[in-house]
Amino acid sequence: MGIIRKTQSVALLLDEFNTNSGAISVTTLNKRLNSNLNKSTIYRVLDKLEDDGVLHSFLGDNGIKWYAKCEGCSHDNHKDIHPHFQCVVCGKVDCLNVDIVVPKIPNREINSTEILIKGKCETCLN
Amino acid sequence: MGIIRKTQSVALLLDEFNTNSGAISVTTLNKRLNSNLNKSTIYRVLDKLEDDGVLHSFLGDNGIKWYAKCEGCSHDNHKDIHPHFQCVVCGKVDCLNVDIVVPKIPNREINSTEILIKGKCETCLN
DNA sequence: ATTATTAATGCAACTAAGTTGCAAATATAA
DNA sequence: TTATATTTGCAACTTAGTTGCATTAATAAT
Ligand SMILES: [Zn+2]
Ligand SMILES: [Zn+2]
Ligand SMILES: [Zn+2]
Ligand SMILES: [Zn+2]
Repeated sequence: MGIIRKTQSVALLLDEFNTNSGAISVTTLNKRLNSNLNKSTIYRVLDKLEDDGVLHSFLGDNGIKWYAKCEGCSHDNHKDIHPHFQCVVCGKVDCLNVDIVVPKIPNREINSTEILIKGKCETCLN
Repeated sequence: MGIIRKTQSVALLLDEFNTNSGAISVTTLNKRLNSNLNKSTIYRVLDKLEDDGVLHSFLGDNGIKWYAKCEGCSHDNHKDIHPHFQCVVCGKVDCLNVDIVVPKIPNREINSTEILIKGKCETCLN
């Protein structure tokens, strides 16, 4: 079930995503907001925002959970699927607007594909 | 640093990979071997086997760590990179001998790519 | 505006994966 | 057989994430 009431917690979390480009890890959100929000609340609100199609989540390096804003998703049509790029230098993670073709696999049915590309981001290249 | 002594622990762990096809999660290894091996030992031996190019590791669903045998890798040349497939029904994970082309990304340097494909495996298709 | 209803929150306690320091055990070299 | 250095078990710890429940607060009803 998604968000029902427009609470302070929801506003605070959405603000993080509106004032930052790129994805934000749950650990970062916890560090930034722990004076205002309990970690249970953070996990629960993020989960609901994902359910509503406002955010999407994925796993970054070391299996840490990241969230980023969706574009054009809703509860019913939650198809913001794309690869993610994590900089090995600064740790920043971005959504990539790139199509990667996954070939059909014999005798298997593909439901989804999670792609994490690691390398150096624009600012860390030089 | 890799394996130096041929210990009981190494033999027990290697045996798991020799008698099973596909990848094995660390949680499964811990459950199977906890009467014979301490979990610290399991983590440490797996880490060394990976360093030696005997096994490779990757993250499956929910960020759980999996290991599988390498083919033709060594400590110096550890390039057993390929996508992995996890069955959403039975949870089994396999290495895929498939090439997926990742296009160049403008202003970014790509070091590596982790691809996890989820779907139904051969035995769970029907 | 006041009250009632129910979702959302904080808190504390918990689970599970993974790590670490150190003493004891064991594989290998001498 | 003894010496040495690696490996192991253990216990204690860290961190991400979850859960039950009483309290708080947003919304609906009056
Ligand atoms: Zn960077
Ligand atoms: Zn994204
Ligand atoms: Zn299956
Ligand atoms: Zn593999």
